Amino acid sequence: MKQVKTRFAPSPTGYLHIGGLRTALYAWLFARKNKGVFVLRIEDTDQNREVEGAKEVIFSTLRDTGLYYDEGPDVGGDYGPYIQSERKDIYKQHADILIENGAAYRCFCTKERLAEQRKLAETKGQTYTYDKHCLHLTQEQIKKKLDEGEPYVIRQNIPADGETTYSDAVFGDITVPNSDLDDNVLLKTDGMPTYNLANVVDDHLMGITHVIRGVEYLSSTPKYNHLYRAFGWDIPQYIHMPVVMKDKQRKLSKRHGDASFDDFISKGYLKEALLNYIALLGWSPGTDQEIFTLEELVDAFSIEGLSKSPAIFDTDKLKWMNAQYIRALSQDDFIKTAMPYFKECGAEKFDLELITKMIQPRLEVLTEIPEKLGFLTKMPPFDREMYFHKRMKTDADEALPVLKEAQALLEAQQDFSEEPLKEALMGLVEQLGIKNGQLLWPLRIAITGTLVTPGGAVEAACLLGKEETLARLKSSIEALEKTQ
RNA sequence: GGCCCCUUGGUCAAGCGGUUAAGACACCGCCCUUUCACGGCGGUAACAGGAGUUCGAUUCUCCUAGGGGUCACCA
Repeated sequence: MKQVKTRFAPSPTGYLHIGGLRTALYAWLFARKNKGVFVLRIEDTDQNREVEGAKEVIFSTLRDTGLYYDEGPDVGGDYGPYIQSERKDIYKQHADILIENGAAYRCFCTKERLAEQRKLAETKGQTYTYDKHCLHLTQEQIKKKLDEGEPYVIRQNIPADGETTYSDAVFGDITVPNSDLDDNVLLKTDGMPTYNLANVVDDHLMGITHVIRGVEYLSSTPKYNHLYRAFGWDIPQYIHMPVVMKDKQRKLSKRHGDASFDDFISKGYLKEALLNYIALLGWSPGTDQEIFTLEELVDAFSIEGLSKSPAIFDTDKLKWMNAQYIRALSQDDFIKTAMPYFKECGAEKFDLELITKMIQPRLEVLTEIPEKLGFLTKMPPFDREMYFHKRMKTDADEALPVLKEAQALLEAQQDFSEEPLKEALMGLVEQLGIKNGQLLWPLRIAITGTLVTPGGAVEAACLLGKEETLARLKSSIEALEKTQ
């Protein structure tokens, strides 16, 4: 049996779409699972869409996510070049072969004529297909036009009658009448191939055994099969992936900033979590396992688990999964990945181990860090209402004397590390005969000025240190007295 | 609109002729608790509709509806 070989063949558009990344992931998984080869090929035959630096985005994203490719533009391989714009001659040669055996023909029709035809079909309510006008040109006519330097394209010559059956690993066998298939352009006036030609030629020449791509190519697959047959080549196994949707009607779009890999990274998602989530969008391992390493995915992957219908991207679930990954980080790794966000709010100067302990289980995305740690560097304005807590049966009036006791205790307290501090405060609770919350709630408010904080009064005091804690406490007590 | 494909809770989904129709997210309770989380326990919620086939359909077939894909010198 031939060695399995898959490929990821994106267009360099400047960013990597989530749907594209998922396709890449599946192609990679399938190759690894079958001890095969994974190829990266850049499809840049549309020169009008050239984007500066776009290839590098693809290289780096694939590298960052661990989707290593065995062959590709920047890693080489025996079947290069792996950039389509560098393979122009190859496509031309193959287009000529097709012309020779009648599977393709030159077309000199102007854009104007084509537009007219299209409009005509439209007014009649018909689906437009090229009328094969140039197929009937005589050799003399063709030679004359060629000699006069008339621009032309090369079109695929699809049989007018009969039907074509093609096969897909997830959708099964599909049969369409040939009359529905258009004589698409294979080679453009500028000498560049269209996808229709390039994907077939490259996939064959590069030895691709399994073509894994989005469903948008499903309906044009019979045309590609005609090409494979015209060349006398084996048809690869097709595996078409359903679309990733934003909601029931709309696809994930670049416009909303919810489609690109980089967008999610900058929104505070971990790449491993994103990849894990994407893997489960439109594919199921058939078990209850949801958290997978890349290695585990390789093991679990199978095309039987692929679904046929579009899947809606669920940010809630992604967040949950991201939280799982954040929590699973070791202390060192967490501090390392969170550092940029610590710096954003000035938290890097504090006890990072304690901060980690407090904040790691409370995060869904990394970008939540600054808001949660804001109290460390700035004390919000005094608000008497904050001291009211119904369940704790405490309010500003109740709090004042308790806080004064706490102040005295903390002034005498030498060790401000977590455990001793907690012991001391709990001792005070017992001594005063009150509930934990009647001391700790107002104390936390008094030194953080924040209704909701990660961790409680003990952690806050510990982080702020004796001096800052007492300063804040003093000012809060004064404010309480003044507003009495 | 033509052609092709798809259809299990709000979402991802298991199921592949006989099940009390899993699980996860979200949501709602309860417990834990110095706030908020984490964690633990529990709950609400689905086979699009209609005909067949069959002793028996979520599972097979057809029709309808809804959704998706595609109809470029874009990929």
